[in-house]
Amino acid sequence: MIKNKTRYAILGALSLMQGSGYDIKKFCDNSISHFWNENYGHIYPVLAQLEKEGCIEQVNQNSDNRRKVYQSTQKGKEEFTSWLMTPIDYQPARSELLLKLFYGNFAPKDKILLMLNEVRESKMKQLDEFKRIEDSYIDDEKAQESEVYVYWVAPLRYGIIATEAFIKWCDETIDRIENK
Amino acid sequence: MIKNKTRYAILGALSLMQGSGYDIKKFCDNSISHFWNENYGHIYPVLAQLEKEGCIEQVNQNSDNRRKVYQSTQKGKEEFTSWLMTPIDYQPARSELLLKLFYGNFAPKDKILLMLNEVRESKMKQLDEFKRIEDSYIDDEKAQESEVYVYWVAPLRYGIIATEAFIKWCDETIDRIENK
DNA sequence: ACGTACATGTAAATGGTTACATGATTGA
DNA sequence: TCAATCATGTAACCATTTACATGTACGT
Repeated sequence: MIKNKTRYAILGALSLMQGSGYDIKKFCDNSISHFWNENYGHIYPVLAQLEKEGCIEQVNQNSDNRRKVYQSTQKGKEEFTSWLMTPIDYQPARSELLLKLFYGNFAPKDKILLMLNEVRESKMKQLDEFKRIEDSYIDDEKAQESEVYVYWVAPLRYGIIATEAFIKWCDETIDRIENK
Repeated sequence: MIKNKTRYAILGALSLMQGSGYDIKKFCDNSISHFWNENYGHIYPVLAQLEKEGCIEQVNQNSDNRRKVYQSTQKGKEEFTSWLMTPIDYQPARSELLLKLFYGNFAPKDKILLMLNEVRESKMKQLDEFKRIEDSYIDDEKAQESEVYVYWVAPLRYGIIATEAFIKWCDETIDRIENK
C-alpha cells in the first residue's frame, strides 16, 4: 500500500511533538520545507495506517474534539530510529533546468540567458532567507548548547553552501554564454 | 495520459539524432545521466503517443527491421523549442539525507557519521568522474569551437561545482558532529 | 456577518519504476 | 553453443499531487 518516506517524515515529526495531521503539515511547511514537503493527501492515509499498525496512537484531549492528536508509540520510535540507520536510497537525477540548458542551442540565446537570470534571482532570495535564519541561530546561545543543535544547523548549512554554489555556477554559465 | 517531461526528453534526444526507443534509453544513460534519467516503461508509450500526434515519424530503413527508428518532424521541433522557452517548473524538495540528519539525535552519533562518510565517499567518486570528462573536453579543441559547446559544458560544470560544495558541506558537518 | 484559518478526509489524476514476456543478433 | 546485448512492449505497482467535499472556530 502507501509506503516509505511519508511514513518516516510523520514518525519524525511525532518524535519531536504530538500533533494532528494538520499540525504535521504545518511543521513540514514551516520548519523543514527547504528539504522536505508533504501534502494532506499523503499525510492522512499514512496517519491512519500508522495508527492501525500501532506505531502511533491518539492522545486523549478534552478540548477541541475535532482534532485527532497523535503521539508516537514505543514501536513507532523504534521503527523510526532503525530507519535513521538504514542507507540512503539512490535518487535518480531529474533537473529540468539542466535538460533545457543542454539543448540551449535550439532556443534564442537571450531566452536562455533570461531563464538563467530568473533562477539566479530566485536562488539569491532563498540564500538571503537562509542567512537570516542562520543569523538568528548565531544570536541564540541557548539553542547552541542544545543536543540537537548540530543536526538542525546541518540542513541549513547545506542550503547555504549548495545555494552559494548554484549562484556561482549561474554566474560562470551566464558569462560563458554571453561571451560565446 | 502520460505527460510532460519524458515527452521533451525524447524530443530533445531526437533533435540531436534519429533513433529507436532503445537508442534513446542508451543516450539518456550514457550522455545525460547525471541530470536526467528515463526508463523503457516511459519511453515506449510516449514514443507511440508522439508518433500519433505527428511530432515524430518513423524513418524507412532496410537493414534491421526489428528496430523502429524515429526522427523529429517540424511539428515536434517547434514544440520542443517552445518548451525550451517556458519557465522551469517548481520542484518541491525531498532530501532523505537531510531528513535523516535533521533527526540525527535519535540515532547513535557513529551511525550518523558513517552515513555522512559513505555519501561523501560516493560524491568523491562522482567528482573524479566529472573531472575526467572535463579534462577530455579541455583537450578537444574541435569540440570547443562547436556552437553547442557551452551548453554541453554547463551541466558538467554544474555537476562539478555542486559536488564540490556538497563535499565541503560534508566535511564541515562531520567535523561539527565529531566535536560536539 | 464575514473572512480566514483550522481541520479531516477522499477520489481522481498523474507520474514514475520495476518486473515480466518475448525473441533476434552478435561475438567469443 | 553460450552469454551478452539488442530490441520492443505491457502490466502492475508504487508514489505524489490536486481537486474536491465538508464543516467548525475565532477574531474583527
